[in-house]
Amino acid sequence: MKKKLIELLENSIRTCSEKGILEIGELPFIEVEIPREESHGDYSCTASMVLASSQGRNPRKIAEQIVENIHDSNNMLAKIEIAGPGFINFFIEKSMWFALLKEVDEMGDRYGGSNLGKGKKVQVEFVSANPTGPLHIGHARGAVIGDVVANILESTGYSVFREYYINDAGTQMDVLGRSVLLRYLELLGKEIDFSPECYQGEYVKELAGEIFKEYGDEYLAKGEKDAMKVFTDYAVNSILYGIKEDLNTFGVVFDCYFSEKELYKDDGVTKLLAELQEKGFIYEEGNALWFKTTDFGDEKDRVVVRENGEPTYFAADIAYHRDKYSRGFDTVIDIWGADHHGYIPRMYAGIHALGKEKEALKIILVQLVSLLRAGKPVSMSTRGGEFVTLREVVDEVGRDAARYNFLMRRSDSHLDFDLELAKEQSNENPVYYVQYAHARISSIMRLAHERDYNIPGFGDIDLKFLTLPEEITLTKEIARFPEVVEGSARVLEPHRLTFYLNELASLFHSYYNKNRVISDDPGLSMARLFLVKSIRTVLKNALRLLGVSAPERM
RNA sequence: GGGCGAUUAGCUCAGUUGGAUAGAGCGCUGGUCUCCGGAACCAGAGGCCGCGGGUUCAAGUCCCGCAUCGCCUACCA
Repeated sequence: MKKKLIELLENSIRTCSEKGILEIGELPFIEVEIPREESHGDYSCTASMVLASSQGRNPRKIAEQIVENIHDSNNMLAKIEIAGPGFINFFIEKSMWFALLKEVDEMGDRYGGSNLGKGKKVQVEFVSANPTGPLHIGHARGAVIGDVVANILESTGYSVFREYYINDAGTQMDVLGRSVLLRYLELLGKEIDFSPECYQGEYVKELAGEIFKEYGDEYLAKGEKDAMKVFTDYAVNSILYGIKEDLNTFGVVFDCYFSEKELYKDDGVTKLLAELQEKGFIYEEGNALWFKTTDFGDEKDRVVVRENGEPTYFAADIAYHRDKYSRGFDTVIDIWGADHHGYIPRMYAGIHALGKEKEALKIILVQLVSLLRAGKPVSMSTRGGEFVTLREVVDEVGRDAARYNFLMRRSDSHLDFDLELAKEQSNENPVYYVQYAHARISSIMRLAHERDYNIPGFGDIDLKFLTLPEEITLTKEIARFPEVVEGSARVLEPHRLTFYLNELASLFHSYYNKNRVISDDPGLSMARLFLVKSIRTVLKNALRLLGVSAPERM
């Protein structure tokens, strides 16, 4: 609807320009929005005021000219008003709104999707937690946001690839292996010095126990070097297996787990460094190699090869991103914890050096989560190893409530996650509010069936029965859904969907309370059944994007 | 010290990229139920959009300064 309107406006302005009424070169971007106030119409346009300054003329006059030259061949407009300083307010013909329901009926499960990103390949890299311990609650938020961003992009026509980057190289791996080895020795009665640098969690002891079960005390005698390799590999594999399993139960599935080791295997990092050196981005100082990230707006230059000859994590990361682009992705989306925000300019410097535009990389920052229980903070210190794992949270509050709660805020704002609230099956828990609307409609459908109604399609109903203002409001809200999906795809903000869902559910509950869907009047009942069915389609499609179930019964 | 971000109702937060009289949920006050699922609905109270300047037809939104809070500031990953 919005698109059609913009088209009309563009044509009108073009006509004005041809007639010499307006002097414009390029067609300006025309903004059409839904006004807050209903009396201001269904849509409102501000173009005349934007044009006024460049034309040096009264915006109301310009608005008049634009309105005069609108050629509404489909009679979609009931009324056009010029208001205030120069707003052009459009009132859409009621029948046009209801006609949109045809699209819902035809598209069904696909309603809400579009081809915005057709032909574009996007990679979303998320979670990417180090395989040094199980996923905790902090990772869960990033996991859901990444997953849903990917879903949204997919439904708007992008070809999407989900990837998890495994940091399985570097010193932390040694620390992990050593931690497990020490616990193993401890298990066998040795005195150990378990330094605070080591991973403290209970799972380290469990890993040591598993190894003991399998190999007995065989590594007591063997050299540390042999033991370290076996212990490290065992630990990483085992932890990674657990991570994948946890993500799976959370509904998060990746196309690829990319190992950092791969980058070193075929000399990716070395080649990259040579390339950067050739392009003149590298200099030597204090026996280390530095990348001139300040050329790209970073606050200081960064080391890529240390004094001891080892490349840094940053060097590997640039190589990793080069690898991503070489795989043909037009856009790469990284989802990071907000504590990494200082890393952003560096990464952009990296991709600039690779010859990529800024648009080729998008970074979503996810703020940390404060875990609460009935309003009281739950301790989450990683140092002591007593964090709350993703699995524990999902087990306790369920997948739907957990996912939905992580999507209720902008990703870059703090989130309080209250275990008791998330579990509660009450009006304090928005996920049930939305799911309830879906279950309620399903229940109406069941009753309709009992009363021998066929569930109507668009062709089976007479639109004249839909006369109530709230029926138009509901239809408009349904019609807005594809715009909401597109909008959240454009700015990568999944939380817009939960807000939308809340509004739609609220409108439905209100309608339901005031009006009967199934009545003695067959024509009216059919029309309303169809409207309500359309709402259910949208609820279901939106919930599917969020990875939350849409239950028929609750 | 420098950098990044935040500051909107009692609380937790939205605010469609600069639009008309700033919204939602919770909480609070008062109501609705013979009826398709009360996990629901309706009404009301509640605001100096942190403070001060600026930009323009128009600022919660953009720019500058200040205050408070958080994060970053490794030849760790």
